[in-house]
Amino acid sequence: MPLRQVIKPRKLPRQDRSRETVDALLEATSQVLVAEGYDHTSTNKIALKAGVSIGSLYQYFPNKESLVAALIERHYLEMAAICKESIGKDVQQVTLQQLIRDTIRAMVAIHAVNPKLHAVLQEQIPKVGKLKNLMELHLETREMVRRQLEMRRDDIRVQDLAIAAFVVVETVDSLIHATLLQEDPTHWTPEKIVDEIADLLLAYLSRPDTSH
Amino acid sequence: MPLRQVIKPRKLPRQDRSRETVDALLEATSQVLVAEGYDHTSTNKIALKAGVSIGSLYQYFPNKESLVAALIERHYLEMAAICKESIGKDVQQVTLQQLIRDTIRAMVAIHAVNPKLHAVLQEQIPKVGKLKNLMELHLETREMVRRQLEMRRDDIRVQDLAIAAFVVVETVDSLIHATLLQEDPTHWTPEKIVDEIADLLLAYLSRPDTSH
Amino acid sequence: MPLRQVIKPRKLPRQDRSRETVDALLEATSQVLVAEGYDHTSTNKIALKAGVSIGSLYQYFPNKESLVAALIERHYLEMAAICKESIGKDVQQVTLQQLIRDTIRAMVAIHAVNPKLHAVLQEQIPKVGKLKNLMELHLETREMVRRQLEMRRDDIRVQDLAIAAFVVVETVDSLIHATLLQEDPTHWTPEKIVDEIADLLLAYLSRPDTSH
Amino acid sequence: MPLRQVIKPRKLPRQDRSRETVDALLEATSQVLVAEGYDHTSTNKIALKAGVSIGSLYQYFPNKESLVAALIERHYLEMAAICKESIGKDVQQVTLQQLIRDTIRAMVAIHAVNPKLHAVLQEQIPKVGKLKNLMELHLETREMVRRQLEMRRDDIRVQDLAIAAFVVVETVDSLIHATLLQEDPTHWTPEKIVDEIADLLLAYLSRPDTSH
DNA sequence: TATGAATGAGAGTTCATTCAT
DNA sequence: TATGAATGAACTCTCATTCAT
Repeated sequence: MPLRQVIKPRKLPRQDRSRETVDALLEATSQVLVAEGYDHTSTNKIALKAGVSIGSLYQYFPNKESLVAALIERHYLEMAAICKESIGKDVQQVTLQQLIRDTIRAMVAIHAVNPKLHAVLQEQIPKVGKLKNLMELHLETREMVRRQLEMRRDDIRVQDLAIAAFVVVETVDSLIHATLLQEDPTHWTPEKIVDEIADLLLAYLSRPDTSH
Repeated sequence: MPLRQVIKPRKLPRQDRSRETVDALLEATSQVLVAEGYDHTSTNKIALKAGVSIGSLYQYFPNKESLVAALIERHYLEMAAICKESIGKDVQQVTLQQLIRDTIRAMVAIHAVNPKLHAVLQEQIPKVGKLKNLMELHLETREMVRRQLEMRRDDIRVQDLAIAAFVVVETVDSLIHATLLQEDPTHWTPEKIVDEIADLLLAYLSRPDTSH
Repeated sequence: MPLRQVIKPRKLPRQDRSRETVDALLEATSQVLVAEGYDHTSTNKIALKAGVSIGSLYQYFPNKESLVAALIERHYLEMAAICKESIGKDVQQVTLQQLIRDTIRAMVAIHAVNPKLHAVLQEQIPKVGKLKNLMELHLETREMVRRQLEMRRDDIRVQDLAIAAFVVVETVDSLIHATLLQEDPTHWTPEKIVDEIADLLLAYLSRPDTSH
Repeated sequence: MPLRQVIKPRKLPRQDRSRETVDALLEATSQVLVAEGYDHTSTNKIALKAGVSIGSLYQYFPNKESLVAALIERHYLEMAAICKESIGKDVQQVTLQQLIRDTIRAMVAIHAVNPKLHAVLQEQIPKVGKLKNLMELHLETREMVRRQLEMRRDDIRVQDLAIAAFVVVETVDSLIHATLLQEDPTHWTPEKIVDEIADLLLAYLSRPDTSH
C-alpha cells in the first residue's frame, strides 16, 4: 500500500489546530469590528473572514458575545502587559516626574497597540453582561498607580492617594483618547499632549516647591 | 357667542395630539435606551412603550436613527442651556478659581439632567452618520471656556489657551463621568470630586503664587 | 357688522365642489401612476398631489382599486369617444382602404390622448377584479369594426368577419403600442408605421385584384 | 471498501439540497405569480409555498426582484430554445409560406410552455431595472426573422425587412396572446388562428402572384 | 470534528384605511 | 363634510444559531 506514503503529514495536533482556529476567529472579529463597527458585525462575516465555517465558529464560541468578550480579553492582556512593564515594577529610585511620564507613555502605548480596535471596544461595545472587561483594566491600573504614589507619599500633596490614582488614570486615558480622536490631527501632536498631561499631573500631585 | 372662543382657547387639537405623540415617542426612546441599551432598542419597543402605534412612530420619524438623533438634540439643547448660563456669560469679575468651580458645577449639572441617558448617549451611540451631536457640545464648551480663559490670560501659566481649554473640558467631563459610573457610590461623593477636580485644574492653570 | 361683507362668496354648491374634488383626485391618480408606476402609487400620495385630505379621498372612493377603476373608466370614455367618431358612423361611401386608415388613425389618436398613462394602465394594472375595463374597449371596437367590414362584405376575402375584426383590432393596437414603446424613436416614425399597418391590413382583407 | 464509493456515487448532498431549494423557490414564485399576480406576490408567500424558510430564500436571492428576474431568465431560456430550434436554423429550402407557419408555430409553442406565467410576466412585471428581459426576446426573435426574410428577399414585396420583421413578430405575438386570453375559448381554436395569422402575414409579405 | 444549508424570531418600514375632532 | 392623526397587518430583509451530513 504505497498510498500510506502519500498521506499528508498528520495535521497539527488537535490542540494546535484549535489554537489556530481560535486565533483566526479572534483576528477576524477584530478586523470586522474595526471595518464595520459593532452594529454591522455578524458571526457569519467573522467566520467568512476567518476562513472558517460558521459551524466551527460555534464549536469554539457559544455565541457572539463570547467572541467579543474573548477579543476584549486578548486586547486587555496585551495592554495589561504593557502597563505592568511600565508602572508595575517596584522601583523607588524613579522621581515622581519620571513616574508620571512613564505612566502617560504606557497609556499612549496601550492606545497604540491597535488604536482603531481600542476605540471600537471602548465606544461601541455595549457595556453590559460579560463585556465590561475593559473597565477592569482601569481598576487594575489605578491600583498599580496608587501603590507607586504611596511610595512617594512625601512628595505628594493630595491627601487621598486612592482619589489621586483615580484622577491620574482617568485623566490620562481620557485626554489621550480625546487627542487621538481629534479630527484635525495637525493641531496637537501626541508628544505635545504628553507634555501637557505631565504638566497637569505634576502640578496636581506635587507639593508646591517651598525650598526657597 | 364670540366669548366662547376666548374662554376656551382652542387647543388646536390636532397639533396638540401630534406634540403629545412626538413627546411620548422621545420619552419612550430615552427610557428604552436606558433600560436596554442602544443595541436592543427597537422601534417596536419604543412605539409600545410610548403607547403609540408603530405607524405613528414612522409618521413623525423617518427611521430609527432620526429618533435617536432627535433625542440627542433635545438632550443637547438642555445641556447647552445649562452650559451657556454657567460659563457663557461675559463676566470678568469672577476669579479664575470661581470660574473653574462654575465650569465643573455646570458639567455636573449636565450629567445630572439624565445621567443614565447621558451615559448611553455618550458610550453606546455609534459615532457615525448623523449621530455625533454629543461631541459637538464638547467643541462648543471648549470654545466658551477658551474665551473665559483669555479674559484671565495674566493669571494663567499655560501658554496655549486652546490646549488649556481642551484639557479642562475633557478632564472635567471624563472625571465626572467616571465618578458617576463608579459602582461603589459610597466611596466618593460628587462633592468631593468637584473639589478634587477644582484642585487639579487650578494647579494646572494658575501661575504659582510668587507674591512672597 | 361690517364683517358680513368680508365673508367670502359662498363656495360652489355642493355638487360642483364634489365634482372638482373627484376630478382633482382622478387627475392626481393619473399623474402619480405615470410618475411612479402602479407599485409605488399610494392613496396618500394621491391625496397629497390632489390637495385633498386622505379622509376626503375615502369619502369619494371606498378604496384604492375604485380610484384606479374610475380613472380607467374616464380614460376609456375619452378613447371610446374617439373611436366612435372615427369608425362608429354608418357611412358606406368610404372605401375599405379609407376605413382601414381611419381605424388606424383612431387607434393612434387613442394612444396619443395620454400615452404614458395608457401604457401604465395597459401594462401595470393587475388584470383582476374590477380592473379589466380596458379590455372591454377592445371588444367594443372589434364589434364596430366588424359592422363596418360587413358593409363591405364583397370587397373582403376573409370568410369570418368576426375573426377579421379581431385580427384588425389586435394587430393595429399591438403594432402602435410596440412602436411607441420603441426605445430608439428615430428608427421608425409613427407615420411610417401607419402606412405599414395599412399595407398589412389591406393585403389581408382585400380580395386580390382580378380585374385584368 | 473502495467499492462503496463507486456504487453510491456521492450525491454531493449539499449541492443537491441547494439546487432543490432554488428550484422549489423558482417554482413557487411562478405559482404565486400566476395565482396572485405580481402585486400580491410576497417573499413570505413564496417561501411558504416552496416549503422553505424565509431565511433560505434570502440565502439564494438577495431580494424579491432577483427572484422574479431569475424566473424570467429561466422562462426566457426555455422560450429561446424553442425559437432557435424552429426559426434559427439556416435552411433556405423552405418556402416563405412554410417559414411563416414555422414561426407562428414556434410562437404558439412558446406561449404553450406556461401560458399563464407568460401572461403575468408580460403584463404585470414592471418593465424597469433588471426585469425587462422579456422584451429582449422580442428583439432577438426579430433579428432571427429578419435574417430569414433576407434569404428570401426576392419573394418579398416589403422594402424594409427590419420593419417587416418587426411587424411579423409583434403581430404574431399579440394575436396569439389575445387569442389565448380570450375568455370564450370555444370561439376560435388555436389552429384556426394559426391559419389566420399565416394568411395575414403571407398577404403582407409576399409579392402578388403575377405568374399568369 | 468540520461543514454550510436551513431556520425563524424579530428588525425596520409602508400604506390602505379608520375615526375622533 | 373635511381633516389628518392614528392604526396595524403585512411587507422586505437580517442574523444568531442549529443540525443533518
